[in-house]
Amino acid sequence: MSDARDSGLPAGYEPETVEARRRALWEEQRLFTPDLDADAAAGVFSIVIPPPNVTGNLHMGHALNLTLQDILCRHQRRLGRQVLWVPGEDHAGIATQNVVERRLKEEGTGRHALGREAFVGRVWQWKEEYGNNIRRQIKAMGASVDWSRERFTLDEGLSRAVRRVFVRLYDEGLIYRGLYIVNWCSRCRTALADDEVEHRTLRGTLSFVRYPLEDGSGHITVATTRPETMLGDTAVAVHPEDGRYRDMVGKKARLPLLDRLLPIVADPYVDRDFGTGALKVTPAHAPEDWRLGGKHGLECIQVIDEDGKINNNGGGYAGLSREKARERIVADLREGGFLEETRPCEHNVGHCYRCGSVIEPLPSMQWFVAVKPLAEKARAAVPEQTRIFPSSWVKTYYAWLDNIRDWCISRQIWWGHRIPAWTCDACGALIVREDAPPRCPECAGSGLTQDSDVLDTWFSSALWPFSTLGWPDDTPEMRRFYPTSVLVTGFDILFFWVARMLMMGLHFTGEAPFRHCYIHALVRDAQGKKMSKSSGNVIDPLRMIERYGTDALRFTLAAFAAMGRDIRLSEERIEGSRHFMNKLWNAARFALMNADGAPAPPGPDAVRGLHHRWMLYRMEDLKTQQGAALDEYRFNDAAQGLYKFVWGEFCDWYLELIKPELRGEGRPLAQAVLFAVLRETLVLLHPFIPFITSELWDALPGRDAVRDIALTPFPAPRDVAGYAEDAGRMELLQGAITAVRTIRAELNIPPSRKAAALIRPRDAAAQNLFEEQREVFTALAGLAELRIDPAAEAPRASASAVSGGNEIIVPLAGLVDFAAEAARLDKELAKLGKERAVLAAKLTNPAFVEKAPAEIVERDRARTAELEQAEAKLNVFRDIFLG
RNA sequence: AGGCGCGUAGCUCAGGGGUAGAGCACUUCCUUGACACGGAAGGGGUCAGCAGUUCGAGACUGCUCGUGCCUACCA
Repeated sequence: MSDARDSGLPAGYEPETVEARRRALWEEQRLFTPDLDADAAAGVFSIVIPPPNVTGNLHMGHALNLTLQDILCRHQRRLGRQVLWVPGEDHAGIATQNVVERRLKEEGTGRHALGREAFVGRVWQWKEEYGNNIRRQIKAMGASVDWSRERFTLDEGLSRAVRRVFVRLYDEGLIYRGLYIVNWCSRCRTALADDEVEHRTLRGTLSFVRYPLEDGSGHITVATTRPETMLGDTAVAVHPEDGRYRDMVGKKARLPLLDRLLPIVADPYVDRDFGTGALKVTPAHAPEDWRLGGKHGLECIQVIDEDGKINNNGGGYAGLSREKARERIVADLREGGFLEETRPCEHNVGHCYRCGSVIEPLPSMQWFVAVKPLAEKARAAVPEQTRIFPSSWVKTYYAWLDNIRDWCISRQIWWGHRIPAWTCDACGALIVREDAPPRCPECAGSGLTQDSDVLDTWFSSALWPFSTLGWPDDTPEMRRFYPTSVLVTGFDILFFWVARMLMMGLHFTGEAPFRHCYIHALVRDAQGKKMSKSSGNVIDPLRMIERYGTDALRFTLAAFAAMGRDIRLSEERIEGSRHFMNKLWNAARFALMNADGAPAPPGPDAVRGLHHRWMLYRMEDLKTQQGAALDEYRFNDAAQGLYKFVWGEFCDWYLELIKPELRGEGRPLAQAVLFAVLRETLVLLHPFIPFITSELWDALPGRDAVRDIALTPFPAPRDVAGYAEDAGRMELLQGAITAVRTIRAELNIPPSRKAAALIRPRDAAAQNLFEEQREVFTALAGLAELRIDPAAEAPRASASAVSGGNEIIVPLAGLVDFAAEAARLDKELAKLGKERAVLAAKLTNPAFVEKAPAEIVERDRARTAELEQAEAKLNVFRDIFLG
């Protein structure tokens, strides 16, 4: 006890310094690289990180995603599993290319000026700079990933996996090339997959346009929101059973402005109730019209080019932008008397998910994956091979796979995996193979031109769980860690990514790539809008880290992560978590101030005091709760349980309870239990808040003998069955202490005035309890004197309460405020009376007594008796009191 | 148009057939040798509305209202 005041720690928790130190240590120690030569008898656990965009910055969604994965990994590690968490980044084709193109534009140049090779070089350069950024941010979050296995989707290894998959699918007939209508972004100048199109509801104008019939017998009126596409109309369609148009089917209508003759066809697709029930058909610029065109053998006339301008098929409108052409055409129609009316209308318009431009459907030669066979397998794998949490997403997942259409995988950009297909300049043969062929296998010509397109980013992402582990090679990582244990991600990429990983994983490895898929919330902004890379409404987690510390942020996110619900993050909550960190820090400081070397763990028989037993009992409860919560991905329950234990039980009660002991002969036992509980608490907290727990762990006495906390096993269960009774007695004691405090607070008895109190215990056992705990009782209740006597008479001028059947009396000689005490008693009586009335209503109901479980009825009876007794006692006090 | 979710304390959110919870905010008291990023004690809720199931409903069912998101071939 030489210097009991020195804990060796600063008086407040300082996250910046601690985090910097811990990060550096983790970096050196390589704790998170699993040893493949070691056996993994206790099981393995693996996760592949959802690879963030290389050029991106960490946003709150990443912070949540990383936190949850890290909690799982650290938890599994302390359970003894061999854990691999693979980090990496995604090249994010269009997004990254756009960023670099924007930069080039600022420099007054462009990608075409640079040429393909130089441009791709620039993007790599950009990646080298900003890839470090995202890497640093992952580290800032404290993610226990294995940096020695970091991967990037454009790495040679992963690129080889991409080529292998492409060629195999091509050979199997599951990849094909063809001219189809695709979603075209004229800003990015590339095709997009269906799910890369964002639909937004816009207010537009529905124009009713009159198409005269060729035979002069009248006209047919169509309604359209895109009058400019009429330049490409090649038919008018009506419903076959629509009486209004039955006579017109088979006739021809004359397209205004261009004078083209359009057949009038019948098709059940047409909605009779929309507009006029007559649909203008533009096969080149509307997906459904394309389908109709094929079905009815219609001509396909493209009138909008890849830049979004009217092309030469558009007659006098050629060269105009879509928007300009629309204005001119409407004006011309009106002038020519073809425009019947215009009406405001709301409609859905597709936008590019990367740049926000309006999508133009147009026919284009593209590569596709025939996904149906793959989708069937992916559907069947859930839930048998892969369980989705929460299961409410299963329905959505099925619905998407059931309606899936072929996946357009070619992109007309330069940043990405180039399609491994070559065309022979001489004979035109198409050659698909993993490596560049030296000459044409058909004609032996040596002039071969590689397809200039690259693959959709999600094509390589779909292979991520196995490409990162070394596939197609048979690697030790593949053998040990595939399939991965769980995939943790947000539902916004359920289709882009999760479903496709399942398709590819099942097809190429025969196994679903992950056993569990945990879908977490989206972190939304204050308006409830989702935060995303491209919409620019991100809240910077790094600022929260600066302000409150990483652990505070992590703890908050975990506490918010209730399954299936979105998060609207509030800064106040993060601040609250910071206070929690400080609380923990100071509790540990207190322990260290009272340490004399490293105390041995308490032997079960040595634990005598009821508060020690109570504390250990509560600790066991916490352990089971933690294990169960994390097994079921109930992060919020786990976090909340830890919070309540640390603050509400360990700090508020236990530390206060042992303070008197630490000054006396109870010191060794108190130290032993204190440190046992503190150690285990730190281990339990560690997955959530790794920085502060590591720091405190290393400050514990006897640390040389101890492992790094990240590798310290989950605390073994302690047999506390024999402590149950004492744990119950402890609650009685707490109740009595609280009763005294309440009286003092409500009657404004200043703490400086050390009051006396009288307890009339309800029975001999209670009397024993209070006698035994006299010292703690007086200390915690702030008493100068405590009398315990079942027969004692209460002085008239006193305040009183009943807790657990024990009567607590605080004499108020001299300073009693009669009115206040009377009011207090009345309030208490009213509360008890209300509760008793509720119970009485139940117990007098024969149906309740008859049908409710016996234990419930019994419990309510007992509680009623207790209430009656308490009321009787309080009434006695009240009567004495009022004279 | 379908699908999914949400409406619980002033605010942000947990919970979930058996007497309503947390953080922040609020009120009163307290510089007590871990912590004022603290302590003690309080106030505050017909758990959106209506019906049903049940001995018992914030909780389960249906409907209504409000609100958010996802999907979609309504031109």
